[in-house]
Amino acid sequence: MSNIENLNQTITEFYDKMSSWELSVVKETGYSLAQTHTIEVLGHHGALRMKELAQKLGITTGTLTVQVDKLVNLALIERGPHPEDGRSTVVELTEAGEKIHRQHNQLHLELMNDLTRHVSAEEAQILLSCLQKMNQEF
Amino acid sequence: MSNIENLNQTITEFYDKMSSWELSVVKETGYSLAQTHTIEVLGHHGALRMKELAQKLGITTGTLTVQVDKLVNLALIERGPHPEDGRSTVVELTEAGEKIHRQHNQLHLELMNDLTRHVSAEEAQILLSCLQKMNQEF
DNA sequence: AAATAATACTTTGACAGTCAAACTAAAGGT
DNA sequence: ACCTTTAGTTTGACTGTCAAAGTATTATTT
Repeated sequence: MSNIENLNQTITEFYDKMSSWELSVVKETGYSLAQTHTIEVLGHHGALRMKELAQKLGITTGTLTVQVDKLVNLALIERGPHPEDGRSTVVELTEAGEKIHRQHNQLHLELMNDLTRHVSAEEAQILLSCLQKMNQEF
Repeated sequence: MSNIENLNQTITEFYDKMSSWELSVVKETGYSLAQTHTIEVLGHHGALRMKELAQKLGITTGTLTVQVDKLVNLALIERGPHPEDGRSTVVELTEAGEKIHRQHNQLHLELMNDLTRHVSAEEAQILLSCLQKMNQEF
C-alpha cells in the first residue's frame, strides 16, 4: 500500500473513532450532539450573532433559531440584542452553559492525554506541526 | 497554552475541517452523507451481513433496513441470502456502487495528497506512526 | 422431538435536525 | 422617501434515528 493510501486509511480510522467517542460521551450527558456542538462553539468563541454561529456550525439560521430556542429553554444560553445592529441577536452561554462547556472540554483534554500515552514529546511536536500544516491546506 | 491543549485544539480543527470537506464533497454527488458512508463501509469491507454493517456504521438494524431499501432502489447495493444462516441477509455493492466507492476514495486520496503538500516524507512517517498509536488507545 | 430461547431482520411510530422558502423587521443605498 | 439588502424567525417537507413490536430462522434445553 502506498504511503498516501496508508495515511488515508489511518486518518479515516482516527476520524471514525473520534466520532464514536464524541457520540458516546455526549449521549451520557443527555444533550444531543447538535446541542453540544453549539455549546462548544459558543464556549470557544464567546458571544456570537446568530448568523456567525450558524456559519461556524455549518447550518442555516432557520435551523439555528430552533436549536437556540431549546437551549434557551434549558437555560444554557441567552439571547440578547446586538448593541449596534438592531437586526441582529447576540447569543452567549449562561453560567450553566459555561459549566457544561468546561466539563466537556476537560473530557477532550483527558482523551488527548490518553491517546498520546505512547507518543514521545518529540513525536508529539512533529504530529502537531504536521496537523497545523494540514489545517492550512483546507 | 499547554501541549495537550494545543494538540486538542489542532485536532478539533482538523476534525471539523474534515467534516465539512466530506459534507461538501458528498453534497455534490447528490447522495446523502449516510448513504455515502454505507457505500464507503461496504466498499472497504466487501459483502457484510446487515448486523455487521449496522455495527460498523454505528446505527441500529432498523435504521439500516430503511437505508438499504433506498440504496437497493438506486441499484447501488444488492441484498442476498446468507449461505449458512437463513436468518441473515448479506448486502454488497453492485458495479455501480463500486464505481461510486472508487470515485469517492479517489477524492480522499487527492485530499491527502493536497494536505501533505508541505509535509516531508520523514514527518509523514512520524505522523502516520503517531496516529496508529493513537488509534490503538481508543 | 418438542418446546423454549436467542438471533437476524423488518416494520412502525415518534422525534431530532435539517433545508428551502416565505415572512418580518431593521439597515443601507439611491 | 423608496427600493434593496441583511438578520432572524416561522413553516412545511424530508431524512436519519431509535425503541418496540412483529416475523422467520437457528440454537438450546428438556
